[in-house]
Amino acid sequence: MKMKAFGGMGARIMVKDFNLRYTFESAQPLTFYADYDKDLNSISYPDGKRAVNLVVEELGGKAILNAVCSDGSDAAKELRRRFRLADDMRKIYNEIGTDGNIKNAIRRYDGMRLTLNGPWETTLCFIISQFNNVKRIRLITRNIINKFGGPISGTGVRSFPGSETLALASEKDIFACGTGFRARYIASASKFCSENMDLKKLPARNYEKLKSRLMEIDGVGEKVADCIALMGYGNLRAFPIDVWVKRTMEKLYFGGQKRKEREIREFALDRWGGYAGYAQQYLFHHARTGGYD
DNA sequence: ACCCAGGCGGGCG
DNA sequence: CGCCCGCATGGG
Repeated sequence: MKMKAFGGMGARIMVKDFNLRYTFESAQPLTFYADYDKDLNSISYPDGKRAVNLVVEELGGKAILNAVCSDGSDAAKELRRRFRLADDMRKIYNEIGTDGNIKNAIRRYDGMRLTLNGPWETTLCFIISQFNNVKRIRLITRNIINKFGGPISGTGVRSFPGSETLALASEKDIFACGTGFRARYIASASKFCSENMDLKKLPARNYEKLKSRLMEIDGVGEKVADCIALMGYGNLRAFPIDVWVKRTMEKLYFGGQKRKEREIREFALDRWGGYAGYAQQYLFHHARTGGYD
């Protein structure tokens, strides 16, 4: 629908193991700030100053991705980065498919991808996520974009406000977006990330160091830092433990007994190693959609 | 009405 | 350290 408005040369690439709907519904940052058209199997989203439109045709186990960037830049490159197309999903499924529990999730959501998002977008989305539910996270994120983002001409997409933009906003205006008690964190994190920390320069490959740096940000604790490491920096070792994952791990791997997050994290890293982040996303989404009830 | 949601920071022992 | 509590808000 918006393909025409975007104009310019697009990319058309064929990939295996790709399902846009599963990816979109699995509650990753992209899915909080993108528009999704279920009928067209298409999404539009902001990426910095440009907008991206993607239409996916799925046929016979393969998907054809048709994408356009509003500024005419390389759409294929954007897709490879954003949807981690270089990841060998068959290999990953083989590595994390250690038992029937997770194999069920893989079978059910075959083709669900981890996305790679901007570090700041990821940080803001997951600060919003704390003590919250997916529907409302989406609502609040949309409110912030509508209030503080700007139009990207000719696309119908609005940009995601940077930390420097939100740093100039009043806490009251941030609160008015429905952020509740998180308004203080968002105001503080915005100032910190625009003045005292360059998210783009953090050590993405060093999991421990990256995480401890991220936790210097107000409103970012263990869980949110893991989410940012995973979906904002592509650190696949990160294993975020939210209420769903905790419950599910205890149920499936600890005989229903309560465990400390530290123990669960060690178990996960030992079991799924460098792909623990993928295991987490499949467990999370399958659990949240009732697959382990 | 009550309970829960992709938790975190602060305070107390 | 570990544990416990309050927290804005909307939907089930």
